[in-house]
Order: sequence, then C-alpha cells, then structure tokens
Amino acid sequence: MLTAIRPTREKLLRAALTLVARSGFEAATTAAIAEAAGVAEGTLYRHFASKDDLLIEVYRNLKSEVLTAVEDGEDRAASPEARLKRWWLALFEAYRSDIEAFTFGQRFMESPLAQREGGAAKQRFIAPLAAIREEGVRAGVFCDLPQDLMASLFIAPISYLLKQETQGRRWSAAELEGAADGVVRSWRAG
Amino acid sequence: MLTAIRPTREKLLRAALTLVARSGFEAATTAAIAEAAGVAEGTLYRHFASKDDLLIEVYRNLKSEVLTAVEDGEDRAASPEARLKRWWLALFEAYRSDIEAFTFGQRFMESPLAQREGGAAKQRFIAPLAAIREEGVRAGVFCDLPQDLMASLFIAPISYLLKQETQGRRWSAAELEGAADGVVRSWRAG
DNA sequence: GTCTATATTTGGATAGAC
DNA sequence: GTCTATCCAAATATAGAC
Repeated sequence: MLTAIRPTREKLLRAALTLVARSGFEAATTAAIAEAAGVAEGTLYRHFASKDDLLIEVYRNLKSEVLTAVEDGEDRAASPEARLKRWWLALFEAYRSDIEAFTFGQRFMESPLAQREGGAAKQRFIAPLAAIREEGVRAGVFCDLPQDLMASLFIAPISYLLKQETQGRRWSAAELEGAADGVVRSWRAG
Repeated sequence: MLTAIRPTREKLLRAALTLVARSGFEAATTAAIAEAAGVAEGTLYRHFASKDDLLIEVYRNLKSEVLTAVEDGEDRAASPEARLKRWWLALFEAYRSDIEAFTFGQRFMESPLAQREGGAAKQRFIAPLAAIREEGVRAGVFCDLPQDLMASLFIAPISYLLKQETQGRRWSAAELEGAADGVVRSWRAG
C-alpha cells in the first residue's frame, strides 16, 4: 500500500500508521508524525486539512488494500464449505501480511474517528460472505442463523488470532488450518 | 460494581468509565472526569496519583466484577460440551449487564495503558476454560488444538457480538443459543 | 512545496485557602 | 477532603520566508 506517486503524502500516511500501531493513538501527534516522515510539521497541513483527516485517510487506504488482496483468491466453483475456509485463510493472510495496518485498524475502530468514517468498507466485506452463506443454507449444510451473526462467528477469530500475533504468538500453518476448520464447523447445520 | 464505601472515589471511577465508553479515551480528560463526577479537578488527585492510575483502577475493578459474576454459574457435573456452552452464555451475559464497562475494556486494551496493566486478570479467565477443554479432549469430543487457539475461538465471538450490541443490534435469546452452539461445534473433534 | 517560527488552546498536575 | 486559582508542558494549526 501507499505507493510512491506522491512521496511526501505517502510518507506521512505510513508514518502515522506505524506510530499508531507501535505506540497508540496518543503517540501519533502531528509533531511525531512529521518527524517520523522526515518532514516539517507545517508540511503536514499542505497535504491534509487536519490530523483527523490524515488518520481517516490511512484507514480507508488500508481497508481498500486488504479487500483487493482478498478478492483475488475467490473460487466460485468449490463447495460452500471449501469456499468459506479458503476465504477465511485468505483474509487472515491479507491482514497478517501487514500486521501494523491491522493494529492501526483495531485502534482506529476504538477511537472517536470511527464514527466519522461511516463503515462503508464493511459492506464490501460482508457481501461475498453473504453469498457463500446463502448457497450453503440452501444446500442444507449451513445452519440458518442471521447473516450478521454468522459473519461475527467468521470474522471474530481472525481478529483475535491476529491480535495475539502482534503480541508475539506465531500461528503455524497447521494451527490455522485447525482454526479455519473450527470456523467452518461453527457454521454447520446442527 | 463501584459500591459507595468511598463515595467520591467511586464517583470518579464510574465517571471515567462512562466518559471513555461514550466518547472515547480522548474525551476522558481530568477536567471532564471531575465535572462528570461533580467534584473539582484538584480533588481527583486526592484519590489517585495520576489520571493513568485512575483508568487502570477502573479496568481492574471491572475485570474483577465480571469474573466474580461468571464463576458463580459453574456446574462441574455436566458434560464438557454443556459446560462450555453454559460458560459462554454466562460470560456473554456478564459483559452485557454492564455494556459500558465492556466498551471501556475494549478501548482500554487498545490504549498504551494496557501494557502497564500486565494482563494478570487474563489467567483467571483462561484457567477454568482450560479445564473444560482438557476433559473434552480426553473424552474425544473436542479437537486437540492448542489451548490459546481454542480460547480465541471461544472468546472472540463474545467480543464481536457485544460490540454490535453497543451499536444497537440486540441479540435474541434464540440467536445467542445458536451462537453458543456454533462455538461448541467449533471446538468439536473433526 | 517545504521550512522555521509562532499563535492559541488545552491538558495534567500542584499550591494553598477553607 | 474539597475548592479555586494557577503553573507548565504539549498539541493543533497558521504565517510567512525561501
């Protein structure tokens, strides 16, 4: 993410992301962001109207990146269960590949800025999942609970396992397989 | 929680909790906390050495309250699967009964203060869960994945579903039953 | 576009009267 | 124990030279 088309702007975005991920929102002052980006504090305001705008931009960028990475791996021919498992693993890997971005996202969502953002990105994540669920419910392999509940059973473990990776726990491929299988079972008709 | 043995102190603790839950960590300034508690700003420092100490105290109190509430409902005679489900529902209800405390906890854990707290409370949550898992693995009903992975599959949906309750989604008893059953299935041997 | 310097506000914390 | 008044540091944002 954050390609170098507009170098200073991208440096500021990545500096803010890194600061928040490593030291929390409190640490991401305009002075600290500018210093980490290697520019003067005043320069920040040539690229963003405010600090909040900068942080919201960071969040939108990273959501977009993760989504693009995940949408690639789809396989529409497979069974609902296989597709579910594959998508779970793909989403996990997408976040894991930029763990600082993941941590930023977690913190952003617990900040007051989250309300200003709106949550438009969320729907793009939900839609493909809803399609898999629908197909599985029709086939009788998935239980017929509300979509938002099923989505929570799917996404929550990703978030929790990644949080532990930020704290030093590294999940092996076999462990992730096991977790993905667990998530698939949690969706199964009783 | 926050009984009225030391009224001013408890008012400050609850004021801080409410402010963080409703408006985020940024909003919980010493001025705002004191005003919400109905005392002067200087008074805060008669009861706590610093603002951080106050917030850490809030967190420790709420963890302790939730744990006490949950430990009551244990039933050692039941099957591992039944105990797991019962404990999941009990933990959900314990947090739900003070949803502001839950939100505070989420935000606290994403703040730099989390590192200072240490996470001692976590072990008290894990231990009973580990016992249930052990028994189920021996009986061959649960799959044999690492304890921390199993714990994540268990706790993560609680956190996610509660977060949605803070945003207005109210889960019915039937939906929670369904979610709990899903969690139990996620633990089952493949 | 970027820098230096600075205006302005707000935050955490303390002093001292009551 | 509580309040009023205040100090000091830090944070956001702007002005103006280069």
